[in-house]
Amino acid sequence: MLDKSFNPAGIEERWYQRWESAGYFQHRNHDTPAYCIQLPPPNVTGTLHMGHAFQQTLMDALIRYHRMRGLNTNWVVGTDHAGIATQIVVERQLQDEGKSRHDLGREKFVERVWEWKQQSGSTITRQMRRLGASANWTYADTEGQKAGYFTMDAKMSRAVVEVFVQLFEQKLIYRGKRLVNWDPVLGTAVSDLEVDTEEEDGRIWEIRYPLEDGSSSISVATVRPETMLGDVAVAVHPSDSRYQAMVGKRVKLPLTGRSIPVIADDYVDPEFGTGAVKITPGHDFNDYQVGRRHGFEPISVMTLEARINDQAPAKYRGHERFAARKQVIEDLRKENLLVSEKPYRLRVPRSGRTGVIVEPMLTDQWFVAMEGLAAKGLEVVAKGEVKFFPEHWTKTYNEWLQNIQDWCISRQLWWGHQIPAWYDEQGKIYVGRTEAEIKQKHGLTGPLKRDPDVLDTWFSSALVPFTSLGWPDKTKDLDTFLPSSVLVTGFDIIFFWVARMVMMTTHFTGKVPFRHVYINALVRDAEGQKMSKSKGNTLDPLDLIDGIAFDQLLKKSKQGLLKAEHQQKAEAYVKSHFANGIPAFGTDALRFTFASLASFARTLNFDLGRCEGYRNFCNKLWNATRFVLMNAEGKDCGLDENAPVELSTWDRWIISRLQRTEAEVEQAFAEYRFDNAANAIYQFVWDEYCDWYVEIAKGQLAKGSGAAQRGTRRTLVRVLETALRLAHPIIPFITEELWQSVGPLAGKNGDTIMLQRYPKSQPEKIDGAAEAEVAIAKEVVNAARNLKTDAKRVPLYITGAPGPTTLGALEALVRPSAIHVVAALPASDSPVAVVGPHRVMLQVEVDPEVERERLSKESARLEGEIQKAKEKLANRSFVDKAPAKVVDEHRARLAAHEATLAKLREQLGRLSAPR
RNA sequence: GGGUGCUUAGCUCAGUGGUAGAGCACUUCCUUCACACGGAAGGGGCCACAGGUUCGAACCCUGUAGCACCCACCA
Repeated sequence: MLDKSFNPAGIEERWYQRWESAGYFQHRNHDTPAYCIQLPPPNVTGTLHMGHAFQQTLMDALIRYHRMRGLNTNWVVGTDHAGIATQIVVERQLQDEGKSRHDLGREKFVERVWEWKQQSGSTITRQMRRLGASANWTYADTEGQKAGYFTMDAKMSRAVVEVFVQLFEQKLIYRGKRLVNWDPVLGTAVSDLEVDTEEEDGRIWEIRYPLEDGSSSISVATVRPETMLGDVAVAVHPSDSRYQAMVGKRVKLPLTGRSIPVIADDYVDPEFGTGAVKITPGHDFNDYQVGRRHGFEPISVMTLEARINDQAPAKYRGHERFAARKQVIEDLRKENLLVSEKPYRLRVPRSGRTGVIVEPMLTDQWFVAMEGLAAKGLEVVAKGEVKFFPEHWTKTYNEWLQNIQDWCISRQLWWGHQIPAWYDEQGKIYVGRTEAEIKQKHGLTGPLKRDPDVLDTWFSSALVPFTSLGWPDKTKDLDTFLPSSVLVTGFDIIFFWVARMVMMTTHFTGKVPFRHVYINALVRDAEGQKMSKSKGNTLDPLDLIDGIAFDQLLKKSKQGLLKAEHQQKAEAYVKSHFANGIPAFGTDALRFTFASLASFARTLNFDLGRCEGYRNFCNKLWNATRFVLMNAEGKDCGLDENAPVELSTWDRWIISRLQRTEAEVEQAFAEYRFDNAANAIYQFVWDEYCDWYVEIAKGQLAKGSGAAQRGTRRTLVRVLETALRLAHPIIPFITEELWQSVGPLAGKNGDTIMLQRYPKSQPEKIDGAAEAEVAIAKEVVNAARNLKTDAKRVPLYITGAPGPTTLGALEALVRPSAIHVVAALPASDSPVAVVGPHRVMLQVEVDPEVERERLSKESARLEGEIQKAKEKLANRSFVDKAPAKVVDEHRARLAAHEATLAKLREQLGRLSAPR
């Protein structure tokens, strides 16, 4: 006997362990058609957030669905070494110990990061297991931690080196001195994508540069006055009449005394500011281009820590850039060269990781030449070899690739794949798989020095679709699982990851990495705000599963928040939304919620109310099963095909509805409309199976013949068993638990529901006649219920010779004290409803005036409908141009309404005369 | 500056040409032997706005407004 209500905790733990230890998550032979998903590898040191939980729910639903459909499923998982993020975490730890990474030295530091990874790296994979993820944990599991691959494990690292070397040999990787985005806190270059430009309030200054000949001066506008120390020119627009005479002359650069020319360049917008721009190629991307056009050597005036360097006058050296700014402004003012200082809204580029303002810095870096790769990336999408869902993301993808810049892949960090490049004593570069290989190939004997830089984390991520399958070896897995079936990921990494995977995979394997890309919605809080720590509106998926008390939740949300204002915000949020904490909804309810919210919308506002609703759904399913078991266990459920079985119209109806639901779910999965799949299942189980069929079945079990009872039990059990399989991909735990009891009653024996065949709609079981009959029965029941004013049991009269389908339903669902099938209703003031050929009367005491009003109101409504239909049918263009089917529908509707209206009027006339 | 998405019931969202939907919330009634995490009945919407196409528009087209996000070199 099942518990009275569904308690998820124990069930979840028990089943996950059994599934995993039984090896159900692993892929099978290489002959079965494959279905493969690559997990976006989470940061190894990270923890599971709502976005993960959402996308992993969808991935797992897809994997379970296709596994049950008989495909050779392989959910390839792994974790990412997340260079910068991880290095920061460990550096903070060191900081707490009063040390820096430099105190340890590179080797010891990297060791330390590995230690941290071994110890905390399993957190997120443990959390994934709580979600029920049926991932192939032991696949590509080089480290033996049942967590799939690690982007820095031996196998993956070998592939990274191989890719680098090949790209270098193909001249697609090059090294050069370029202006790059520099994070002065981390001391590393970052890629364009890792820079977030935000509008902020700042200032703009106008500075006067005197002409060398003393004739006059030219004023420039700038938001970064300190960079003037590195100016090489002043530029004006070639056709700007104001400055024409000055072009070619020289100005004396204030504070430095250097002499720089006035040049003309189209880049300058004469409308903006003074129409004259200072050109600082060493610290500005635009100026760098201008400088190149005019043949100026960039002057870098800052050190890598963003302090003024020796290129600047002694006075400013060693000043941090913002201190230098103050000093420069002060000095300019003293020299009467500062024309103005105004508040200004400017765009500030900040490093995505540290939030520090990025400094364009001239440094030696490694780049990937993107043009050719991007063309290929565009081509495979244009040809439809890779398809986006929803489709509009294609445009975002295309636009980025069409305007792509070379990718700066070197990072001046310690944690990551060290670049396989070595230098001899003359500084000549050699790239190869190992130092030994290089020495042999080039006949070198002298010492070589390895390039200290590591690769951008996304470099190795971009290779995952093929390196996880064994590349560069020619493996069977590469043949079988590449391309993978679908990539499920967020739009925020279309550029970082999706596009780069497409380019790298097609380049190295000639195959696309995946056929479909499903871009999932961004999970936001109930108010539609982005979830962020500082707002305190993040939700921990595990708290939704296990529940959490208010006090703990409050403590948790304020944890790690330093600013008082953030603490207050967080507290306010928790108080207003989770005054009673969060109840334990269980994994299945959370998963069902995610599925039901996964439409093609761009954002998903997570609503606790819906989660609760789906928890209730789980309980409903649980209790429906409880009912079925109580009535079927130990009884004849019609398994013996020789025993007579009789199916009622209601039995055939629910079977018919089941077929339709199965078809809807199949369609929904094919379109990645998880919301439709979830809703179809919800509606079938609750609105049809529980609300109607189970209630009818009670009557059939109580009063039916032996064959009818057998038929009812068989239907109850089989339909439920099928529904459990149907729902399993979305709510795996509860369905497994229930299936263990229900399966055998339906003649299904197996160790797990996971490996049962997924239900397939059988169109021959769709029974139009039964559906039509039940539709009328439901209408009659609804009408009768509508007449009921309280729970009292009263006699019911019905005309129109209803069949057993309707009578059975009335008995079970209206529960009258008696049913009288009559040719004409007895004279009475009791309320009457008209449904098709039937008139239904409940014998209750009603004030005739009240009844008269009710009937009049209903008549009036019908008159309105009739009027509308008549007008439409009187319209020649409608009758001529609309499809015949639509016109017929209107005619039928009109006729039905008119018939009903006539009966209502007659009934009105039969009411006692008004007093 | 360019681009994308959104605007439907109090809230969260479905609905892409043919009589406006779901869940939650709300009102009333009901502890009847699967379930009060329940059952029954109900209230609630000029589908952002303005034009256009069409016999017919929440849906297609154009424009406007608001919100959100992405990209971009105006100092």
